[in-house]
Amino acid sequence: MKLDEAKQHFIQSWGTLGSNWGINRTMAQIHALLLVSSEPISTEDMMEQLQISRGNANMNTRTLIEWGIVTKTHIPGERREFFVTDKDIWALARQIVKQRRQREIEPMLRVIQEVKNVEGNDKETKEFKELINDIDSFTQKADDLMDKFIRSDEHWFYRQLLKMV
Amino acid sequence: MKLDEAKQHFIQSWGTLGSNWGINRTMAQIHALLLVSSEPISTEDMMEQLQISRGNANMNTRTLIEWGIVTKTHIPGERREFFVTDKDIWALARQIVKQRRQREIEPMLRVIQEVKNVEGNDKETKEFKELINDIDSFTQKADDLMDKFIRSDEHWFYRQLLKMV
DNA sequence: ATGTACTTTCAATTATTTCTGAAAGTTTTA
DNA sequence: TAAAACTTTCAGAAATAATTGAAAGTACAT
Repeated sequence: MKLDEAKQHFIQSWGTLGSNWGINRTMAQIHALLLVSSEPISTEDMMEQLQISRGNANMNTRTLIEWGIVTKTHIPGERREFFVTDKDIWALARQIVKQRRQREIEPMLRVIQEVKNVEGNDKETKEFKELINDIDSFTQKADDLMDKFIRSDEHWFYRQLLKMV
Repeated sequence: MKLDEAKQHFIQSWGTLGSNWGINRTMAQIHALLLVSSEPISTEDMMEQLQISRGNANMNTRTLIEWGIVTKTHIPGERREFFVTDKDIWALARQIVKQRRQREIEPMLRVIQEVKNVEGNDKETKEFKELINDIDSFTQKADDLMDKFIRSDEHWFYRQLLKMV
């Protein structure tokens, strides 16, 4: 397999993987393109290599920047902007976990708090409260794990895995 | 807050949470409805409570069954089918992790294997190979963690969390 | 100040996903 | 065996999400 072929294949797969996780395909593809590129990439490059429009490239790149996994950079003598991503997969994973934690765990905990205030003492209400408490406890533990992961490094994670039986 | 109100609110939020994770809203809502119901639920019940069509209810329930998180049940004297879900949140989490592992980790590892066979010895190829190796190593560790989680119980998970600093 | 090179925005279009509902299929009952 | 009770299927409709492209915006250079 030739390098370009391999890169292309990787970009496509990364796109599919992303869309399975509620991340739009183009956004994941732009990220993959940055991952496999040895040089910073311009909007033009993205448009050409991924066959997408300027608007699409611009919007999705912006979202990647907001997520903190892509950064703008400048090349001396060049006027336009270039983009790069951190090639450290662990840093990437941490950043993504951080985002999802903020965007999903927090709203979930808020909903849990809200529905905890349900009135009544009958069997059905008690069952409901028990369910909500279980979800609360689970969510808090997931939150705790994510928090530890975000603050960790690769070796920490590896050591934790080894400690588990 | 009244019980019905709380249930309704929970069902909506569960739907939103699901759709953030690439699970369709109705499917997540059906699951939530089953979670908060003290009795088994029929297709008719779903249609009425979630205001959805028969086909929609049927298809999404089937998918939940395929995922192993909902099961058919029968009520003595009733001809039609009823559905229930396990109220154990940990069992649910394990089942979901199991599904996603199978549906996403395995294809990812296959792609990684494919692009590993890239030809060439130049700097760019080496960089690409290094990236792929990092992703491979990360994916394998994620796979390992998921595997341990799937085989675990709540207490195991809790103990692991405590062991982590 | 004007032109040039580039970036951003967003209304309109296109693609994708989800949902409906009626018809076909299946199982039970009489 | 036939009708009734229920479930499944799937083509088309509707809803939602993603994308385009041209116009507006910005910043730099002369």
